[in-house]
Amino acid sequence: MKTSDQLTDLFRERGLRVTPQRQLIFGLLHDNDSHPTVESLYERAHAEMPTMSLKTVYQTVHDLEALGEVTVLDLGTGSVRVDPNVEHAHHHLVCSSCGRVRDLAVGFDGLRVPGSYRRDFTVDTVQVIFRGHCHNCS
Amino acid sequence: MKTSDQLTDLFRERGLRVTPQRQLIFGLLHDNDSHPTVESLYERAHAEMPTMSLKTVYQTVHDLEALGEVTVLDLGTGSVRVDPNVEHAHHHLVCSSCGRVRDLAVGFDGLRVPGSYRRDFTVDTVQVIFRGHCHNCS
DNA sequence: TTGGCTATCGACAACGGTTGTCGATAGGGT
DNA sequence: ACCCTATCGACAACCGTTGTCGATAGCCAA
Repeated sequence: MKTSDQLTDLFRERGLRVTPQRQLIFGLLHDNDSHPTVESLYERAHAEMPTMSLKTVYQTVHDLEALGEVTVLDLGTGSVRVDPNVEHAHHHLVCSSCGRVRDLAVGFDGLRVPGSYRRDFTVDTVQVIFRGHCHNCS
Repeated sequence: MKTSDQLTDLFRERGLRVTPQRQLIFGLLHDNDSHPTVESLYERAHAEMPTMSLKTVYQTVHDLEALGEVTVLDLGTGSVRVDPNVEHAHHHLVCSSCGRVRDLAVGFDGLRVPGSYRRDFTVDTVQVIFRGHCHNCS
């Protein structure tokens, strides 16, 4: 993910305003591979900046998503998770017990739909989710 | 998916009671590859049996899931979808516009996590989701 | 068949994650 | 420095799903 400064420039280029709240969130997401929920981002941000509201976190995350700087994952764990890793193609390991998500930095070959399906479906993205149990939970 | 009669026997074997409501839901799910939401199942059931409640549909779907007779999919389309196809391994095409889900009756080879990950993660299931746009929406 | 235990029923309210509303504030181009 | 308007925080609404609870009815045993 880009640095806070790079995102600041990018936001301004797009006519979006950059506020201390947003810069704080940029910093929290930089080099963060914990796939935080919006709520957990909010908690960390609120600790540093007590005026931060949950709505602001959602809004900033959605803006980042619209710019393609993060991916928002709904992995069926109850709440959505923010994935700042958009540079490198990867998949996910999801623990069915604790909900923790881990990147799988491996690409898979052969993940194409047969021609018979391609006639009436255009594929944009492929997502591979390995569900199971992490070390702590098994 | 099993027939309504087979499910009736299975439920009774497990000490679950079989009511007209449940049998109606069994029938609605048999040979149904439309991946209905619980809400849409409820609408169809309610049309035939006006006393049917949404809670009963949820409950029956969860019972079927616990018996392994259906899979409940959360594909990030806002609500959960019921997949009665548990006999044949398959994956899914999901339309990002209308949310429709289609089975992809193809298995993929090589979907294994490297040994370095397997040390602290035990894989139960692998899910491949192709997101894109169906014929109607593109 | 009958009786009785209890799983299931329907109605209703609560829950949790997310989004809409709105007046006030403050960013940043001019 | 000014003004326009994007963004802010507070609050309530939204929607899919689940909990509660008294009433009903399925199933087993007699």
